[in-house]
Amino acid sequence: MYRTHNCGELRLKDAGKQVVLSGWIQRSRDLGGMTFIDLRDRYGITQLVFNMDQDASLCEEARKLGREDVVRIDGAVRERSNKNKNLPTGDIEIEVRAIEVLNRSELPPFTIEEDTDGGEEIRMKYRYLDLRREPLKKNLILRHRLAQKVRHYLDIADFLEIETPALIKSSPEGARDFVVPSRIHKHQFYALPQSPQIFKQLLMISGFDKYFQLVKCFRDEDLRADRQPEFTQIDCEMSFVEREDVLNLFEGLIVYLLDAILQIKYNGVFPRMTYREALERYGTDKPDIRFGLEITDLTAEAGGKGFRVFDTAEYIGGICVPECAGYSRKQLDQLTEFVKRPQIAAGGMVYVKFQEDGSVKSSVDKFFSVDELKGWGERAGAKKGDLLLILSGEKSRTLFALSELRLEMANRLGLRKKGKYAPLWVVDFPLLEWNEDENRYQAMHHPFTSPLPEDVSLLENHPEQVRANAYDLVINGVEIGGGSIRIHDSALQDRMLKLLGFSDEETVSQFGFLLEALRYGAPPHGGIAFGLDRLAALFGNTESIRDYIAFPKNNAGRDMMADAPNFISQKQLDELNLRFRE
RNA sequence: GGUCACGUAGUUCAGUUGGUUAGAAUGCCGGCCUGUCACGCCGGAGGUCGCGAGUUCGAGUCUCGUCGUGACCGCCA
Repeated sequence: MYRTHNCGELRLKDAGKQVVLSGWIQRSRDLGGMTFIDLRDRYGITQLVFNMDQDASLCEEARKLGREDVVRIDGAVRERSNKNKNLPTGDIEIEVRAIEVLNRSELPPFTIEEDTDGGEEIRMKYRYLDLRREPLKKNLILRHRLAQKVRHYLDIADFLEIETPALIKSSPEGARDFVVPSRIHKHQFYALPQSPQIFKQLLMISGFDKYFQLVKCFRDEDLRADRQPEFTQIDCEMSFVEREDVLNLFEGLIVYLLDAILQIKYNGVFPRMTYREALERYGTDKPDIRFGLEITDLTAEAGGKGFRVFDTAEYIGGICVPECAGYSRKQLDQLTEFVKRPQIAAGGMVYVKFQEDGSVKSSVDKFFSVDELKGWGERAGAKKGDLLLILSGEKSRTLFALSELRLEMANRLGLRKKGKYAPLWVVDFPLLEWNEDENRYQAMHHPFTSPLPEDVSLLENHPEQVRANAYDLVINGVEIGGGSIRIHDSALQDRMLKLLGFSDEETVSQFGFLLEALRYGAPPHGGIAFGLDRLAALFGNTESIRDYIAFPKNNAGRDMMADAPNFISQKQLDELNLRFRE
C-alpha cells in the first residue's frame, strides 16, 4: 500500500495513528542530530521527523534524500512540540519508522516553491514541473470547480450535454480553419471546428431543446495573452426562446458561479447596453464599467471656433478625470505620448484643468474663451480640481483612442479593482460589417445570426443599418461570451447568404445541409458561448489564460514542451498524398 | 505582416562613460549543528555575457543582422 492518508489531511486528532504517506520531498532541514523533511503531494505538506538517537541509520538515509525524490514512508502521527501555525498540518508531524525511495529525481531546473523563479521559456519547457507549484495547481483546481458548477447549473436547468464532431467541413466564414488531410479521400481535408455552431443548431432542429457542451474550439489566428489556438467554450443553444430568455438564464449562471466559486453576491440584473451606446459612452464594445470616466461628445461645443485641429475633426470627445487638475507638465506629456503611440495613433491631446481656485488652464486657452472652456467642463460634469482630456479626429479612431486613454487613467488611479466584478450585456450589434480587403459585407457575429425583426426590411437597401439580435457578455472589460438568436427560416437564411456574396452554388455546397434542415420544421432558437479559459482567468484575477490551461501554446502557437508543430515523415506525407512546394 | 521590451552562473537579477580577474541572491556540493519549518554557521564548485558580423588599441556595454521569449497592432464570424 502506498498511502493511508494524503499529505494535507492529518491533524492533532490523528495523533497516535500509524500511517503510510507517499509524496515528493519538498525540502529538508538537517540539524545534525535530527532531520526534518517536508513531504508534499497535491493536498498539502506534512512534516517528517528523524532522530539520530532513535534510529541513526534511518536518519542517515533521510539526510541523503534530495528535492523532488518520490518516497513512501511508514510512521506514527504525533503532536509537535513546536507547532507551525502557517501550515494546516502544522500541529503534527510523522515520526518515521521506514522509508522507501520510490523514485529518485534529478535536480529540477527551477525550485518547486513559489512562483518567483523560472522565466517563461524554462517553465513552459518543464510545464509538468511548473504544474507542481501552488499557483498553477490552484488555477487548474479553480478551472475544474468552474466547469463542475457550470455542468451542475445547466443540468438542473434541463440542458443536455451532447458531443459534436471535431473533424468537420471547412467553412469559408470567420477565422482561419485548422485543417486535417484525409488519407482515405485523396486531396480532401477535414477542418477542426471554430465552434460547434451549425451542429448545435441542428440539435435544436432535432428537438433537443436545450443543449450544452464544454468543448474545444480551434482558430488558426495569431495569439495574445487571452487567445490560444485551441480553447474551451461553454457552448449552449436553446429552442423557443427570445433574447431576454437567453440573457436571463445565463445571467443566472454567472451570478451562480460568482457565489459558488468566489462567495460574491451579485444583486439586481446585469445592465443592458446597446452597441452604439457602449461606443459613445466608453469608446469600445467591451467597456470596463467598474468605474466611470465616461466619454463626453464635445464636437458641437468645441468645433467651428477657429481652432484648426478641432475644426477639421469629424469628432471631438473628452473624459473628465476627477481630482487630477494638479497633473504636472511631465504627467500630461506622458499621457500625450501614450495616445500618440502607433497602436493608438491619436494626433495629440488637449487638456483643460479646472483649478481649485475656480480658474481654468488649458493647452488651448489661446483659442477658446474661459466661458467656452467652462462650458465643456459643465457638459463633461467637471468639478473644481478635475482634469478634462480631449482627443479629436476621425470618429471611430478617436473613440478607440479615448477608450484606451480611459483605461490608462483608470490603471493610474487604481480604479480597476481586483475582486470587483461588473458585468453587462452589450446588445444590438450591427449585423454586418464592411470588409475592405474582400470588398463585401461580412457577418459581424456569424452568418446564422438573426437580424432584429424590425430591421429585416433594411437588409437589401441599407445593410449597414441592420442590427443583429446578438449579445455579448462583458465583465471588467473582457469579452466573456457572446451569442445570438439564430435565423430559423430558410428563406431569410438564403437572403442573408446572398447578402454576404455567396452564389447559389456556393450556398448549396457550403451550407446546403443547414438550409435543407431549416425546411423540416426548425424551431425558433438561439444560444450563447462563453470562453471557459477567460472565465477562469477572470475569476482568478489574472490576465493570461495560459495560466489556466495545463499545457498551453506560446505566442507563436508552439508547444514548447513537446515541440509541436513539427515535421512528419515522408511515409506519412505519402499516405496523405501531400507534397511540399519549393 | 508590423511595433516595443527582454536575453549575463542551474534559477532570478546587478554590471557605471567602452577599460585590468564579470558580481549578488538563491539553488547545488562538502563540513558543523537535537525542535527546524525561507533553519543557522563555515567552505567550495559553477559563466560560449543567446548567436554572427562590425566599430575600436580594447565590447557584457556601441552598431547591424539573426535566433529565442513576452506584450501589443493588424488578424481573431
